[in-house]
Amino acid sequence: MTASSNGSDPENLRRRILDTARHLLVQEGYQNLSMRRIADAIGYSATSIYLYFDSKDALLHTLIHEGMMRLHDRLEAAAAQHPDRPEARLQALCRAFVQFGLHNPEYYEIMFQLRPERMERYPPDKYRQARKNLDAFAAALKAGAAEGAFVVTDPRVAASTVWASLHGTVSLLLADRVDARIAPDTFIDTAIRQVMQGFRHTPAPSAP
Amino acid sequence: MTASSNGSDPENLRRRILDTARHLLVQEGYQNLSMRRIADAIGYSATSIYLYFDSKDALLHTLIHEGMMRLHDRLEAAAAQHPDRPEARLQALCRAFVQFGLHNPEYYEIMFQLRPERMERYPPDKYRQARKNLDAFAAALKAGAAEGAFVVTDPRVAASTVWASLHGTVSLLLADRVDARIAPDTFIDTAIRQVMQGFRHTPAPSAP
Amino acid sequence: MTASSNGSDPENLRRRILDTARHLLVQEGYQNLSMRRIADAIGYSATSIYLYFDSKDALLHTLIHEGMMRLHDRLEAAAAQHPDRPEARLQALCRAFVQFGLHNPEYYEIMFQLRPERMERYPPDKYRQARKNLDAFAAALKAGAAEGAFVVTDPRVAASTVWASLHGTVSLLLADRVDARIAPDTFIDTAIRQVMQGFRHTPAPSAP
Amino acid sequence: MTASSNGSDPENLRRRILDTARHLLVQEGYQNLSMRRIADAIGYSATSIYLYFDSKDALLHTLIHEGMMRLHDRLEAAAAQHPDRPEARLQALCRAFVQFGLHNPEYYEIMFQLRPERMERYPPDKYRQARKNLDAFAAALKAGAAEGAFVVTDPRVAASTVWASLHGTVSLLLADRVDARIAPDTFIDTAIRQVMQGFRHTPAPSAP
DNA sequence: CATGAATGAGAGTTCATTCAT
DNA sequence: GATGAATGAACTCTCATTCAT
Repeated sequence: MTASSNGSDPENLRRRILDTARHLLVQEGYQNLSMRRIADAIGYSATSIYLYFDSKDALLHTLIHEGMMRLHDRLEAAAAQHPDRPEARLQALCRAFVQFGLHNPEYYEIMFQLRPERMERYPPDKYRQARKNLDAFAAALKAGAAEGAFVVTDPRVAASTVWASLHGTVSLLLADRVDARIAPDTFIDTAIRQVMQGFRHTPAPSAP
Repeated sequence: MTASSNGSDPENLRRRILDTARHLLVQEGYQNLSMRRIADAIGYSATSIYLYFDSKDALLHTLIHEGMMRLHDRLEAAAAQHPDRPEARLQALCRAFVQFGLHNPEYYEIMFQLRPERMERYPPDKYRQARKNLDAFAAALKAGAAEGAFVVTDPRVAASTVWASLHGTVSLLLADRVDARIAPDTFIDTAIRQVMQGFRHTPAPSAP
Repeated sequence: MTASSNGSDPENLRRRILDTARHLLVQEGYQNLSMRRIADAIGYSATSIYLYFDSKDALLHTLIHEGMMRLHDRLEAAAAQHPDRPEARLQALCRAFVQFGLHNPEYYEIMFQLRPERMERYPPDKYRQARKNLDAFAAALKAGAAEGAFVVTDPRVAASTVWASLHGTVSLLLADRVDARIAPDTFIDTAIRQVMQGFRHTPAPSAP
Repeated sequence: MTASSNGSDPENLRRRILDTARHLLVQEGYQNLSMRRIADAIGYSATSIYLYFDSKDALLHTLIHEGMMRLHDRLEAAAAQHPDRPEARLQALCRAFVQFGLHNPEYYEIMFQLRPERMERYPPDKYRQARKNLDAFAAALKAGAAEGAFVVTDPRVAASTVWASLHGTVSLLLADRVDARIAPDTFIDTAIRQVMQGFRHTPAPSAP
């Protein structure tokens, strides 16, 4: 008889709590995510959750951290596809970011849409690490500028505005706020094309 | 002595409820906005609010509607500044949108950051009207394309992606998620420049 | 039909909450006094208590304050019986204090046996007023010393030690810690006689 | 290498549980003393405590018993200092009692300030033994009366009232309820002097 | 027009304790 | 001898809402 035969080997429940929290997050929304609901969903008492997490905050912070790591992986993988072509690399990063958001709405929600008050309690060291996700964008922009493909004054600022555009794109899609007559793929493609175009050279605006 | 001299004419209280709700929204955040708190803030009983609004949802929907109208006004005013120059008009629209978000964080929060579940209950007719705010962007893009300043396939789609970028920009700023080392104005200017550039002509990418 | 016909006129419930809290306090002990239990005892929902008291602390502080006032009354009445005879006055005060404690064990418990942590939150102004209860003892001692009946160095200190003795007496009786073979009245009389004797003149201890 | 060298010989953990409970008692207060906290403080699981104590009550009762024994030792030692001089002996006993209380607030709290409900469950045989601590006082009073130094009707009663006074003194000091302007030593000295004086001869109060 | 009274549901969290291993 | 897993009951407190007046 193995430990897993009763479905309750140690790390398993912790994992189930996290997963259930994620699912509830996307199903019921952050506002309706409560310890009791999580407990009910996994068929355990609310008390049990506290065996694995010190508090609701700790649980959420764990989810945020997981999401950050996962996003980090996705971005690294995307960047690795085009080590020598900054432009293609930036595009891959954008696409990877959007895909991550759409495929992991739960993670996305707590990572980027948590109200500032909750975020304040997020451990600073983890927060700093999260910021690193922007570096991939900045690096691609800098490299692109170096080889003359992009016009970029400050890569850090440019990376932030790129992020802003992508974030807006994902947010609206997740919130179902995009005109229903527009196909999501069209929306995404257009958004990314617009972002890419945003740093390209342009001929002087045609004088009248 | 008029009815309004003692501050209790009919419409007055309704107005105060709405205004107080807005202020609480920005001060305490959406999560902490409760009927009781609104009532306490205006010095009336919680019950009184129900004389003017059927439910908390109804109150929020009214606020959303007001915000949509206000945004509509701002965008119209911005568009009117440059009736003949689509490019300048688009830029003015972008700037107006961002300014609206930053100057009216309460409205912005409930208008664009409310969870979908709440939004589902938003009356469809009002919702449709809200969509119209996008039309100003679409019109400017279409006009710009007509005179050859922009490359735009579908103005409606392009308007949506513009909106997405602006929404991301405002969201990150309001949530205090932008790198503290970047000045807000720099961030905004860069974001808008990037959006504008996103639809300009470009020389064909140099083929290898 | 009068307001009280359904047993729920306004101030009535507040009064019942306080009284019920007092009774539970002596029946179940401070540790087991909960908002729910109070609510259950009066047949109302727990929420209702919060209509009359901001918090559990506020409720307890109200009880403490009431107790202090009541004790104050008792002491004043006792002192008034012997305005001109300090010795008799002191004795009356002692007796009044002990009687108050034994007749109002609930008040006594929260007034004098509340752990310091809870007491810290007691409003300072009310606390200061509570201290005044000691003044009656100090005054009697001072007056007695003035006419040569007592030997008292510092009336404030002496009042405190008198209070200590009485407090110990009441505490042990309430906690049922006095040897069951000793009649309570005997115990009380002896205790008070001992206190009174504590400040009288004494001939030099008889040399061998 | 002995069994105790790794800090885990049988009786050791039991001892550590008791000691830790005592320390937590004085640091955090009785209300905040929980099995979990004790376990955490010693680095063992909460379950382990139940290997040595049947329940929280049993643990507390053990502590109470220990305290009683310890107090007994202190009082015996004090009494032994003045075997032939009852008056000095009584004073030494008083001082020893107060010192014990102030130096062992943890013990004192559970020994004398535990609510009656908890006390009811205290095993009767241990309780009876606890009573013996009063005997030392009674003996000194009796001896003093025998040699004419004290006026004592019933030594058992007198011992109880002495105890009451001392208990009040210690209680107020521990609860920080003594006027901050009075130095603790002054308070203690005055209290003890008052107690001693309480049994001395007095000239008949001058009749008018 | 406005309120006071009242509530059920639910929030996060802590507790002493049990049981199988 | 010691533990990890688990729980039911309890805690204070907040919420949107209803109803009679």
